[in-house]
Amino acid sequence: MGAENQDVPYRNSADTQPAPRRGGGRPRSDAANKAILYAAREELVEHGFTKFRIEHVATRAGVGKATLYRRWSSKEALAQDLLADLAAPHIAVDDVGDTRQELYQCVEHALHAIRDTPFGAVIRALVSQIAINPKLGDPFRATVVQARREEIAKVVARGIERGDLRPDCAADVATELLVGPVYFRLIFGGDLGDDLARTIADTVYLAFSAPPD
Amino acid sequence: MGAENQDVPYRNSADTQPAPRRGGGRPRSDAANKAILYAAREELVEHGFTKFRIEHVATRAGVGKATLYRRWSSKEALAQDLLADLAAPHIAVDDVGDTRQELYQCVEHALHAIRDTPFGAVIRALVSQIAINPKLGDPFRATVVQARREEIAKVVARGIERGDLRPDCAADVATELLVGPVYFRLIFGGDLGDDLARTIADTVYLAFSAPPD
Amino acid sequence: MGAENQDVPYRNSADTQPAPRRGGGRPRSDAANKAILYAAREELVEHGFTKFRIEHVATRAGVGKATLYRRWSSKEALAQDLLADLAAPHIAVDDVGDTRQELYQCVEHALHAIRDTPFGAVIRALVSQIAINPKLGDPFRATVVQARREEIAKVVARGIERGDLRPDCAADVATELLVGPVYFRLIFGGDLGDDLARTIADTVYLAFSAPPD
Amino acid sequence: MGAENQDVPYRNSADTQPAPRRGGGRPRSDAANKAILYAAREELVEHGFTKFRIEHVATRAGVGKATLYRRWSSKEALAQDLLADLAAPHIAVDDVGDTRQELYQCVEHALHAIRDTPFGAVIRALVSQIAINPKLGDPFRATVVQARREEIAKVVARGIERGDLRPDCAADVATELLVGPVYFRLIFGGDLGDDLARTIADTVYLAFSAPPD
DNA sequence: TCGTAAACGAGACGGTACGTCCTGTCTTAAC
DNA sequence: GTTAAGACAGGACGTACCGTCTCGTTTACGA
Repeated sequence: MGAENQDVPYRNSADTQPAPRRGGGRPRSDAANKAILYAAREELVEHGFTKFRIEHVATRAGVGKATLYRRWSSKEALAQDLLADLAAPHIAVDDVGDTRQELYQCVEHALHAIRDTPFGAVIRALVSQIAINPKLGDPFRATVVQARREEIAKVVARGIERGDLRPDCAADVATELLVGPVYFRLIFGGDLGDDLARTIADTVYLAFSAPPD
Repeated sequence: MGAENQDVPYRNSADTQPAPRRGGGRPRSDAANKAILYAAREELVEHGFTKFRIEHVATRAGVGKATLYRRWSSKEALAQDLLADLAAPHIAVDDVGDTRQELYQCVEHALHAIRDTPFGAVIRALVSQIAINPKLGDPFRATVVQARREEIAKVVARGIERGDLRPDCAADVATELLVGPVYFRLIFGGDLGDDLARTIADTVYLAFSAPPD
Repeated sequence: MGAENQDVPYRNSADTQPAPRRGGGRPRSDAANKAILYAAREELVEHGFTKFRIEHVATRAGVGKATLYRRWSSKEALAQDLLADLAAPHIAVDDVGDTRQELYQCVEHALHAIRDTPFGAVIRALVSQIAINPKLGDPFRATVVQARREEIAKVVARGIERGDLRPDCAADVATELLVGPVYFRLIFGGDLGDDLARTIADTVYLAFSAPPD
Repeated sequence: MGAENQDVPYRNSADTQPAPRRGGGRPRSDAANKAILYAAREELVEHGFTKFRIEHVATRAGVGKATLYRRWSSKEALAQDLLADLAAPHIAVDDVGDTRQELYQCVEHALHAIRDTPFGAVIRALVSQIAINPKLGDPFRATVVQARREEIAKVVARGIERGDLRPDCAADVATELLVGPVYFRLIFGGDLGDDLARTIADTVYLAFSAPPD
């Protein structure tokens, strides 16, 4: 996964969990790791979490089941790692000097991750687990969701500083107004075109923009 | 369950599907129906859809598996009925003559259903299936989601008529801005208090309200 | 198996163990029972007890594993039933009025069962389990071995009565002298032809025959 | 282990098989050899061949699996070495000048090995393999069984020479009559006291003794 | 005194089988 | 003809061993 473990501290995988315990023994295979994660992604996207079969993942990865269970103790743990890997690259929003544009980027990044990368299919398969199962939900909230909230908080802070947004503008509500609609359409249907991002960003900007005087 | 089948046309259950075919033989037990739905809800909420076991539902309902399969052909069909039953009562928004208040009710109804009724736990367990599995998602979108969109469209139309909202206000985006944040918090965490409804409704009203002149 | 359960009281199978508990439910399939026992015999003979695979038996019998485990809780239990079924027909020795001939029959019956019926291959595969594992050994001793000892005791008694054998002739030792050599050759190699039976019977008769006066 | 390899030509172990190939490299550890054989014996006796686990032997011996596989290519090979080591010391019968006593020793040696040494438990665990599996059976027959047959043949020859036994007395049948009963009791149950040896030897002597004239 | 070469303990590897559980169907007797 | 009960074939679960393969380390011999 990503190079910075400090960004994704809740990993379950071999690279952090049991600590790469030194001492005798053949080291765990990086190739197996990658093959499993790749196979898991494909299976998850094709069948959804409910029909996500560990045995099929192992077979597809050309790996024994024990090799998989040595690294991840459950479907959930495996799915969580998958999610963290796929979500990480889509959080950051650049300071471009234009508040309306930055708000647009907040929506657009979420939209892009969901529409154009495997993250979309994976999150669709896992929203229920995130909502219900703390083993998956807690780490996801603590990392991905939290990162996005903070990123949007920065955008809002910059907007207030620039005088574009009202000083009492709440970053949390801004997050939900900007990203909530995207996830709503992901789950309940609706077009995920770029114009959604434009419309949402403009509307939120309008609602939060500082009064003319 | 709902009294009007025309409102919920996608039912899978015995009372619509094979038609209560008349003729000899013991009539199907209503008690079994209810016991199954109740047991299904409990099991679904306790274990999530992934670990939702038909066998456990049957045992908990004190019913043979065949009795269950005679009524619903799959987990999905059963879950869908459950969902439709629970969602139906929380859609309608009254005309109270006050646009801001009606927008508030749009959010509040979603919030109330999710926070204060079994619908919340059930939808949490089923979002992934709705997002992924057309067998569940299509009917849900065609009934519950569509009903809510239409209800909000009426609110928006009344608001425009009253001169409270801008004439170009899009009902779909309004739906997502009003309800999206609620589902966002349901899934990704966040307080589901009444003030959320207030804040969201006010913000949306602000964004969509007609310019002073 | 045999019609008389009183002859083989240690059965593990469905027909005795859990009692054909009356009440609801589909009755257990006789066909499955037979298919499993047949398949088990073939597998045991082909591979020996060490490589006797429950999964292969089930597949060969065209039966789910659960169906097999419902009837027999372990390899041992299944093997034991197999053994009892195969051993039962080869115990009895007829009263033919000729002591030498009856002794011959004692050896010949053991020899025939081992050489000409599936019992031979099965017992070869299971001697170790009989010797070591009380779960298999105790019932086998209590039924098959005991029956043979008693049958030979009758032959000896008749021989003494006729005045052919010495009155102090011990039936137990007779059993071991008559049957031990057969099993010795079964395990450690040696010809299992009819002349072995003749030689052993004559020798034992000679050793145990009453002195001329 | 046995000092004379010509007595036990079928060894599988390191000391004969790959020839202690000369050249560089660390020599194989004698300690490991002994630890493995000891652990193997314990495991075999405790669990029987069917549940004899190479992995447990290695762990119990404090040895890596590769170290074990470097010396023995299979469970069978290991078991065979075990057997040969334990059987070797109990074959020879001394010429004591008394035929009846020598016959007694034939039985007694088998009885003693089985009753008073680890050989008993090990052979019990391995009879089935000897009977079924040529990898174990052939070497065992060619060495231990053959040695015992030859030893008894010598006793019989001496008995005939002394005029104690009939000249047509067959050594093979004598072997089976003397030793068969012991193994019969080992497997199928029965007292293994000294009186068994006495009774068997006396009976065989009686059957085979030369007529008074 | 140093390579060099093989053995060492440890433990991961791809597999196979275990015994359990669940799926969706089928088969009873009872009502 | 429906009911509860429960057996059916099939197949995935997570665990345990198989026999093989790397690791990093240790030990003896020949240069």
